[in-house]
Amino acid sequence: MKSPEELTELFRSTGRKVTAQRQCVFRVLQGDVTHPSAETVHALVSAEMETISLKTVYQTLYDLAELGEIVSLDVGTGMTRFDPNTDDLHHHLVCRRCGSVRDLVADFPQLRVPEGAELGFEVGSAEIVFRGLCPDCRSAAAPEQTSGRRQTQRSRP
Amino acid sequence: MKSPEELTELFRSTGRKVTAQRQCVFRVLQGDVTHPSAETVHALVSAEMETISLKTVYQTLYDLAELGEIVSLDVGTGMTRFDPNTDDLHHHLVCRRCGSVRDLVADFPQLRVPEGAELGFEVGSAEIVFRGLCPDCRSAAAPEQTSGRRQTQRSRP
DNA sequence: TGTTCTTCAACAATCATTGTAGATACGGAG
DNA sequence: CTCCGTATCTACAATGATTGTTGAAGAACA
Ligand SMILES: [Mn+2]
Ligand SMILES: [Mn+2]
Ligand SMILES: [Zn+2]
Ligand SMILES: [Zn+2]
Repeated sequence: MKSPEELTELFRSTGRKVTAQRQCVFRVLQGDVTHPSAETVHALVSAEMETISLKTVYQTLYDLAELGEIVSLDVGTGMTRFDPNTDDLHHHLVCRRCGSVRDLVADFPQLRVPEGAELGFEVGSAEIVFRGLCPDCRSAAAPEQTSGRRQTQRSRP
Repeated sequence: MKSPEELTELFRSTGRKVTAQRQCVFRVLQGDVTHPSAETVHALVSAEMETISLKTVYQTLYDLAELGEIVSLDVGTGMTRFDPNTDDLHHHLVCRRCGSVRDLVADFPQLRVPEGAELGFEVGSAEIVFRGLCPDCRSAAAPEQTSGRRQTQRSRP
């Protein structure tokens, strides 16, 4: 993701208007490695701008995704996650307890579909999701994290 | 996934009761390679049992997943998909236009997290999702499939 | 057959996300 | 710097998938 200043320029040059709300979203995403959900971004932005609506956050995230500045991820935690790291060569570790997402920077060069196995499917991209337990959740005695964002966890019926 | 008869036995032996509704779900899932959503399963079962409720289908799918007889997948199509193929060594091709999911049976032996890259994360499993266009959707002139299930497609705002 | 516990169907509720409408404000033209 | 057209803002309603609830019906077992 480009810097907030560059994003400001990019938004203007693509016919989008730049507002304080949007710039605040730019700043919050800058350097964020937690793969926040829209609601998490909203919470972070709300600390600075009391009245910003969740809809505005969604809209800005969509614009950024459309411009290729962020990537939207669905890793099965119930909410779409947004990633300012658009590097194709990184994949994700997802905690199956708390839903936190961490980057795994590793190239898997052999990740091509074997000849003939596509059976007419035109493959464009590949994503790998590793599932397991994050450091915090490994100590099973820590069911609640005292700090850090809380993930909405899909509960059993 | 085991056969309907074996599943009947398994349900009884695990203290679950066997009903006509559940057996109908067993039968419908048997040999299904389309990775149906709960609603798709409901539609298929409804052909045989008019009055079965969607909740009952969800409940049965959850039971089957709990017993390890099916796997629930979240591949970003907006609905959880269910897979009677529980083979760990297969991955998925997802059509980004119609949302159809196809199996890709191929082992990726080098799919281990490089030493030290986990940084405290305890990795349990890895899934690969290949995205692209299915044969039907490749011919862009075929925006509507005349036969086959329709996927609820997430629309842009 | 009767008892007990599960499961059923119908219905309401939830959660993330999207749609709508009128008010607001960006930003290029003058 | 001001004005105007249009994109964006906020508040609110609506959607769609999934989950919770409840009284009635059904399965297992003695
Ligand atoms: Mn990432
Ligand atoms: Mn499969
Ligand atoms: Zn965790
Ligand atoms: Zn398709």
